[in-house]
Amino acid sequence: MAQKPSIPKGTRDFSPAEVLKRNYIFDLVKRQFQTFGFQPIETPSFENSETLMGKYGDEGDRLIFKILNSGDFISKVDDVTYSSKKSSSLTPKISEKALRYDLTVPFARYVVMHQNEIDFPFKRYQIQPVWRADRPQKGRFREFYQCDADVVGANSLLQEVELLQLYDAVFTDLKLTGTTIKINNRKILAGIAEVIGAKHQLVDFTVALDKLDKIGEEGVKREMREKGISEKAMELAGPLFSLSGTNLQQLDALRSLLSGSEQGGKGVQELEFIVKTVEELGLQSAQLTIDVTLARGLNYYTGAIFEVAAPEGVQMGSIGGGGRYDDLTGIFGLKDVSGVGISFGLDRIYLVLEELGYFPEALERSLDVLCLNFGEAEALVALRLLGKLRKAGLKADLYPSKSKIQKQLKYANNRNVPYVILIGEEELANGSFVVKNMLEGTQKEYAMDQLEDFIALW
RNA sequence: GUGGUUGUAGCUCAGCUGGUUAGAGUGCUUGAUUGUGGUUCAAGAGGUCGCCGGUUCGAACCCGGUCUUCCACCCCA
Repeated sequence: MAQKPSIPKGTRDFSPAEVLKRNYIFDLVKRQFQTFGFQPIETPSFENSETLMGKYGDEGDRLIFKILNSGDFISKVDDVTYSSKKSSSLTPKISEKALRYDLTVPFARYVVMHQNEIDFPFKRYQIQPVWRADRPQKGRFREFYQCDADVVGANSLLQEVELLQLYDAVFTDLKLTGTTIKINNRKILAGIAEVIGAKHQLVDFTVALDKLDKIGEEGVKREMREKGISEKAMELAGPLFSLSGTNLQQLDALRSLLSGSEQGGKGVQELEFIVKTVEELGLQSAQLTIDVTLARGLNYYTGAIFEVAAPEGVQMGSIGGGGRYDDLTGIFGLKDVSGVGISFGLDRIYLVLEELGYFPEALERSLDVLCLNFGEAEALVALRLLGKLRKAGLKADLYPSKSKIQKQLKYANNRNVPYVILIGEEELANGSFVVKNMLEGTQKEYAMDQLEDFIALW
């Protein structure tokens, strides 16, 4: 079976039906992005390695797909490096390019390179595939689409509010009700670390805390202990584990917990503004919930942190995430440009919609009308008819060869065509055509000059 | 990257402690039905049992490797 072709691990082919469903999501998302005033950009599939390396942590570097140099690249490596057999020192010499790992870092690079052409605040959206050398699982692929909307050059918290409304608008359009948008603030996490005396262990503390809903309080404490966080700190952090109630109640609890931290207090203030403003404006289908354990992407988020959970009952990781990063372009030499953005996990949203059966049925229909083929003279008349149907905006086609009627009808059936048009010898003589409704099994004969009556059915 | 799991017809899956020509359902082709599909009936085609190697008189089944699938870590959309 060595002859059988295959595709690489974690990649997928998309059938016509799948592409139509994916485009349905893409189109709705794009429309809302544009409605909210975002502009599209695109960046290359691969970047210079130094643009990507070191931006996602050690773990991230490992997951970046590297592209080998062209030509006889091994001969250019010096003997010492070559014989050391260390990937970390050899890789930079034989690979200078790497596949895009996410859309945020290339966007930061874009902003820096085009800073003199861009009118700030700059609202951009970007829908492109990214690649990760990860081990695939359900909803985790090595090639998948990201779909980001970011605002750079605007410090106002109103941007956060608008992005939350954008999330809500998209999920409403997709008829995906019951999503939960979890929100937190990096400053609150930093403040907590400060008041419990674990300031220098912020990352270990939050990474462990992030797992609360997965491994429970005991699991989190065990992990914190392993990371060397003191018992006293954990005790001080105790209220976090039992934080509950409405958003406002949680805000009150956080305020008192963080009274000793200036940064923490600022985080609570920001969170309060965002939550209150969103509640004032109202959301259509999503639920906004404060979740202090949320700590994703700590690498560059500095303010708000978002994550979207699928409706309850659907087994799926987060279907979106985002937050504010005050100094993303700093790594490329442009200081003091604030950014805030959100991302949609399109591949996962697809799986969720599929599981819930939320795709519109009309998507399955790739053809509205099929003309059966009864021979050359009949086909010619049918083609003339098709031209008019297509002009009217219908998806119409002629069966390409004169085959058995059974076979042609079966084809129409398999393709979910709702109407079949028959123009045979009789109809040719009468100057008419017969329309068969494939769902009801009924037939109706029209004169050629009554075509408008048929088109009017749409 | 660590540990485990999966692979048999286009698809979904049976296949006993290793033993002759590897099965079912569905789909496909043909016919009943040469101008009528989705129902029914009949016949037919389709598999070097993921791939490579080993053990054995004999391997879909046991062993090793490899690829793939899914799962738990890691991390993340």
